[in-house]
Amino acid sequence: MPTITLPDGSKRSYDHPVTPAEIAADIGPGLARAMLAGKVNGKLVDADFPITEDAEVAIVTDRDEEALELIRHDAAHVMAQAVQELYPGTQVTIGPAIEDGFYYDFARDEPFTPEDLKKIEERMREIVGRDLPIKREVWDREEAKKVFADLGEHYKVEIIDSIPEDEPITIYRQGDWFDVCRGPHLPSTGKLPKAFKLMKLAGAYWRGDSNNEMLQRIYGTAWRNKKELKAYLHRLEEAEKRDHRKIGKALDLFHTQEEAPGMVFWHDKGWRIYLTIQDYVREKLRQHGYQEVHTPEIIDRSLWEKSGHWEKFGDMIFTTHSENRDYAIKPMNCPAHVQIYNHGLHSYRDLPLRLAEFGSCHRNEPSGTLHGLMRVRNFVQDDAHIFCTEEQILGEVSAFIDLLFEVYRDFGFDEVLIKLSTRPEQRVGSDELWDKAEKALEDALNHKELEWELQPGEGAFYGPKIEFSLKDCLGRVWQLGTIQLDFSMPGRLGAHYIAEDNSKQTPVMLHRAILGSLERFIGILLEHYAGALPVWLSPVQAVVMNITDRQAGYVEEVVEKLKKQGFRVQADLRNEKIGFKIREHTLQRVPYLLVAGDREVEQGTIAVRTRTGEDLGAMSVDEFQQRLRDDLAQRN
RNA sequence: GCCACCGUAGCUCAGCCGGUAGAGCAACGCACUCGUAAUGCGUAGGUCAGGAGUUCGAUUCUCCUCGGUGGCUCCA
Repeated sequence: MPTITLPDGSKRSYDHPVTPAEIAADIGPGLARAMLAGKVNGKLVDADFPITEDAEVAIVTDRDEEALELIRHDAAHVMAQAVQELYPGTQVTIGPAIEDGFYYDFARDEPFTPEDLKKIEERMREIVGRDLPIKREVWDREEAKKVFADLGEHYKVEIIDSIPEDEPITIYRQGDWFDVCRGPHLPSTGKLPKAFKLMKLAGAYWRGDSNNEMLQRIYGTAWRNKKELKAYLHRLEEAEKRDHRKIGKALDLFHTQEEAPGMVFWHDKGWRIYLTIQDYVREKLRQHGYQEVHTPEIIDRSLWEKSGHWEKFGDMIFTTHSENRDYAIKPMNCPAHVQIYNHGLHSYRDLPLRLAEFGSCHRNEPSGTLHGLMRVRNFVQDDAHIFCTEEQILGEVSAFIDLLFEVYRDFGFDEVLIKLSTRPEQRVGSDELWDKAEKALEDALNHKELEWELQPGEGAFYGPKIEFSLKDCLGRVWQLGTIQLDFSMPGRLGAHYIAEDNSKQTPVMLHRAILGSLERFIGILLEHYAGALPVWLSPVQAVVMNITDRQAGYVEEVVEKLKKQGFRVQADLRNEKIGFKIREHTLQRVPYLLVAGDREVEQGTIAVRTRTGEDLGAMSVDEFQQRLRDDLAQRN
């Protein structure tokens, strides 16, 4: 005899088991029609889910955010039905709701084409129009396997096998079509808003394992109404406009070409950004007790064999050969830094020893993974290795996190994703050491009241790590900073120090980077600011332009004066209309546009306009310099 | 690396069923000396990614290679 508590606090009692659909009907026919699903004690359920005990119940309609997940999952089912109707013999596998949409993976010999997507989408609308009731059924496990095996749905059989024994095998049926699914679902296909769109085709390995066969994945997006869909598509378009590859081309920052895949040709303006960032980090490191070093880019393979990289990452290492010796183009800096550490004998008093390098690394990344500046084959890490004692780990990690956030803040990033990866199955080092190390990382994060996600088992074989990531304009997550503990390499490469008790000890090594790769970081920066970098990072901070030839001399004087103060300023003396010049430099995202006409020459001023179109009026060059200095002091 | 798609002038793109290419912007020249997001006119510019095949004839069709894009896998 359930008593139902509704979200507004009101209660209804029933003398029989009741479903959310019945409750909705009791409240009003409008609500019953709008109903998409029910929510019982905070859990989404089907509209006809039987409620036998007292519960808090809510009726989910398309006004609720949670409806999105249902809609997307249903869209995936409707798509699968459409595909199987149109392309008999296609096997279905899995199709979940994801952020902004859904996908379904299919097994079919013939590839789908972009034209197929249009047909499938059309058929989906037709299936929605049929308004097929969606019904949940519980099947016997063996019977279910037999039914799907007879249909030739081998992947479904595998899925049923992977469902834990104590869980029922639930089938959702819509018309003739049915699928193994945990649910919940909408009451009928007609409830699926026609605000979906199939977006793209992709390959995906069965169960995400590259040893398995490749399936065909169709991605779609689905929303509660057409307005939301339109807004989403618009958002995508806007995001594409700030793609760092487009900006890099438009602002003449860098390019890549066939002859050097995955490597960057930096142009003057891009390189100025690069150097500005490097100078900034260099100064930060100096303030935080790091030594800056520089190591060879080509090192004999024997060192990489000793460090273990040759064996583990051999196919990713570029090599070269000279006078009967094999060399590796360095894929990372750590072994080289250990060589510097090993040069001379260290006392415990020398620790922690922090060695930093803007280390150029080459890695032969698989061709399919390259992506603009975000994933390249030659990149420079703002790398450093800290050699310390076990007792110093917490302090060093903690100081590093402070430094990292200081830097991110200066660049204008507040939203950082943090992940802590702990011991994997295969690892070196004692459990006590791992306990201590993992706790040090965890304590450091918690102490700063940071939100983080645990990734159990995802650590490197040589130690646990924390990763700091940012999102690009399309929501893709890219790792920037990291701090990793290493219990392996110092020992392998013979690093040690003399402890207080005169014994020989192996130091702990911390690998750490703040920006990760300068290339990737610049990519993220460009997208974050849509190319309009803060003044301190702008390759050109101001352009001074004349209106007619009469002011050319004056403009050059102003430019010289600003340049002498260290500002990055250019003159534009072309015989073009002022509107044309303004437009061009605005599109080039130059922060300040300075105009000198006869009036300004006479008064010894310049008219200042910002790239956002704001008119700051006429001011003296000194006043303008002060403004620039204020901008630089604030950084972002 | 795997799956799909793409590669045409410096850039952004057009080019239906095979008949050796076109626009806008940029560049260059001339005129204009102008007050805050595009002055006008003219000129020049392409081995249609590369290679092979089919064909009387290939930018177009087929195959291979390279590169790029979107995913998947990977990322010390």
